[in-house]
Amino acid sequence: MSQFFWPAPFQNVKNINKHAVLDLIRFTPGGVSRAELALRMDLSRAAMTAIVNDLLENNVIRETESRNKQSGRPPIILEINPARGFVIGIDMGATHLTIALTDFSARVVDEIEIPFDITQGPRPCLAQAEALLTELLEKNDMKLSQIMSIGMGVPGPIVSKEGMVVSPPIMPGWDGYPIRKDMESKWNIPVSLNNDAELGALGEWAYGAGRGEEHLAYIKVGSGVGAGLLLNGQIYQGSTGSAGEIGHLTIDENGPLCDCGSTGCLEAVSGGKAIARQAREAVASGHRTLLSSMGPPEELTARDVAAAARRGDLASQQIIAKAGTYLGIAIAGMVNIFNPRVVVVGGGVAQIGDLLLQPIRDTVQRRSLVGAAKTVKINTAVLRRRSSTMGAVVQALSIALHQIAEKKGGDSLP
Amino acid sequence: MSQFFWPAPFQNVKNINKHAVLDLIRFTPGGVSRAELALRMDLSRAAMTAIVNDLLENNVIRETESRNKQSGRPPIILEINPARGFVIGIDMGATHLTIALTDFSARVVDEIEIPFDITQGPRPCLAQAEALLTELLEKNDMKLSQIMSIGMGVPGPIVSKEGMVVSPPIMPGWDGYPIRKDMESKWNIPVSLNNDAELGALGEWAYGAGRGEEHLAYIKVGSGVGAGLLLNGQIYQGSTGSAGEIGHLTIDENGPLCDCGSTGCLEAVSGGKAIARQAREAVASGHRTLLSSMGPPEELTARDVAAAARRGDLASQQIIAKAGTYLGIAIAGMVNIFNPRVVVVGGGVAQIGDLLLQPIRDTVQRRSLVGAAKTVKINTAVLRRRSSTMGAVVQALSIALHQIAEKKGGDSLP
DNA sequence: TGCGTTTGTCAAGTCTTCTAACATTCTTTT
DNA sequence: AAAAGAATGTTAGAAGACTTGACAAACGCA
Repeated sequence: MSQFFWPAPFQNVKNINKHAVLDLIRFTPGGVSRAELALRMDLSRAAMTAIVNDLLENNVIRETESRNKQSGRPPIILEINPARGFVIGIDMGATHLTIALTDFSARVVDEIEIPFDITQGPRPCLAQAEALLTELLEKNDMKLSQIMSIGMGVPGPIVSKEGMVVSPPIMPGWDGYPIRKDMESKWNIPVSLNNDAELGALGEWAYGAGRGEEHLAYIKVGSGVGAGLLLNGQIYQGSTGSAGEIGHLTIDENGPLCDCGSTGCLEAVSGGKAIARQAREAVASGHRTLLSSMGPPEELTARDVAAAARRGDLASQQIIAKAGTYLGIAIAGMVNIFNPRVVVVGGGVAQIGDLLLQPIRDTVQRRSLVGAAKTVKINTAVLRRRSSTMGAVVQALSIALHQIAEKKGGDSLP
Repeated sequence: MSQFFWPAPFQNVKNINKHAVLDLIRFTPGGVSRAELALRMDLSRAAMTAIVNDLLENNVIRETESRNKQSGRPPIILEINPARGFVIGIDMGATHLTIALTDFSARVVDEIEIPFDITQGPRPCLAQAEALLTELLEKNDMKLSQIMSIGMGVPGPIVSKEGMVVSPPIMPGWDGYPIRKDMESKWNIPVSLNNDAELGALGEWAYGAGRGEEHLAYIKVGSGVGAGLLLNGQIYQGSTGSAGEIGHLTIDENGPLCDCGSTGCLEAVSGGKAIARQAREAVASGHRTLLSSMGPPEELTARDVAAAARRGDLASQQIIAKAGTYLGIAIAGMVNIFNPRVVVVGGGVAQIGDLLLQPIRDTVQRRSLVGAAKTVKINTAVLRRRSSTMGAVVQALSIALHQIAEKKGGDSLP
């Protein structure tokens, strides 16, 4: 059935088909032929030949060996030309900073991660990112001029158009700081700035657990909790960029105090920080638990709790199950409202695996509508800790590839 | 900034610009000139002349008197040609059935509403709708052949593509019934089927309190409670059509039993049925209340409670305030997750006005994130009881107008 | 080797849009 | 009142994108 309803201001983009073809090639694993592209886009094969030749002249895609089919002339498979250039993906978390260098087919060439503190404010943090990027480039014998674009994620609500965060709950000093403009003028490369959970959703959609899904929610459970939404295959930011900010939903009015000043926030009962706090409390309460033997209580982390739980420690298992149940309540609400086909749970704490996931699934089944709950799949992130970083890479590649494809007449760099 | 990211299967539509122009004309109050259309769509004035002439030849739009501006040649204003035809909008609620007849500019020619019971099942209900439609046409001296299309809303999760409801909580017997196919073959007119809350959102977006907003949530508080979402100017249905089904979110685990079998559902504490139940309980408890003097308790309705509350009855005001507070909790969750610019509260119970709206606003302010809560506007539906009906009309017109515009070479019917 | 099948390309024609000039119709200025 | 200024709408020619229909290319299978 054709679509009859167009929303208000129509966005006219030049060469819209060329860019659509480029994205189909990007996101089809194993590549596609001209004939299949023509079929999927409802264009003639002749038109597709013209479009593809244009992309080939720009060296942004390449032909690979023919693939055998049942009968007929074997198709020539098209794929992104990996050697055409490099991009950078940065995941700036609350407590860690990850930078990845990839080629044009999003294959990771190298990656560095360091501990980090986002509360230092924009200037020191961005300087640290610059230093780490320089280190990564030197280590790989590369110059900044070889990088075509940069994608970055930060743990706060973003208005992408502006390239800055707006009233973030956990990024003191960053409100209104022109992050993107700052980076672009310092590095002289186009930069895309997004929320880290949104990028997690994008990363898992492109290369992970939600590949090609139309509607996808990504829940990032790190030291805090956030969600990213991909609706109709596009990042959904809401009207002020704070869509998916579920970390401070009130889950239990009588729950513990949250950093944000409120009580019983999801983040205060299910985040990594909250899990670590409960571990300390368990040790302090004198119950018999493996956690007591895992070093000084004030240094216990969510990772320790996960390890103890896997070794059968009951107290740890209870802490994790409780966190999962609370997450399940929030996710059930999202499933009811927004009815995605897939919910991907990622972030550091999600690496715990089924011990966390099972209580989430149970709670969602119990509290969601039959229809929505029956079809939703709840999975751990396939890209593990790299979801957001890869999402940043996707955004960086979006800039780089389409910028090159826009140019008329073949460019060099073979 | 241009858009770099296209989702998977690109939908190619013929004459995309022509249809976009048509929609811009439709949804611009007071009409637009060729020059302004060219500006808004980033096309040349020459191209716009060609497109507009095409639409004029089909009689789907018309020119009106020039409008004076500061200086220069006055523009020729274009608008939908109201006399080009008629459409029907049907709002099939749980307890009422409304049918509206409008011209092509969505002006209501006539309208009938009758009490109704959707639990009778598809065959009797659809027969009743047919009878009412026939009555409406006869009353206005019209034949079915003069109707170009029909839009209909029903209170259950819809998969528009299929034209049927899937596992609806309150429409027993309708699951999987081919509603649209049935109507189309019976009436021989194209039919669009949607959820009633979605249509409420669409109606308020097109002609009401959310005119032109990019992101809009519509909360329908009738005998039950539902929500419709308009994201990026498009109805969002989710993967199985049950997006926005908030009526059975658990709000208060210790709350009253709901028809659905669960306890403490939003609908069971805030819907019109729930308000009426609380009124009966208030009378039964022997408290002094105006409600005692409003006829037999078992016939009290939400409308009676509203009337009593407006006359200063404390018990009634408390019932309404409580319903508003619970609605506020659910809406706060939606605001946090979706971050819309406008939330429109409609449906029968919403006609109570500020007595209901103020507790909603207070609760949302208290429980939402600073950023999202600061910018969200919460308003009563401007179209009052007609939101969904007008949304159905919008859908019907989408079919009719674009079908006519698609044709090549002028059609008659002046 | 020939046939069926599918892929990719070419040439001619159609359709859409752009540029650049021009006509139109108003207000403002002289 | 006439001229200048300003914005709208139209026309003609050219550029581009896409389609159709034919054809060449490259495989499996008989």
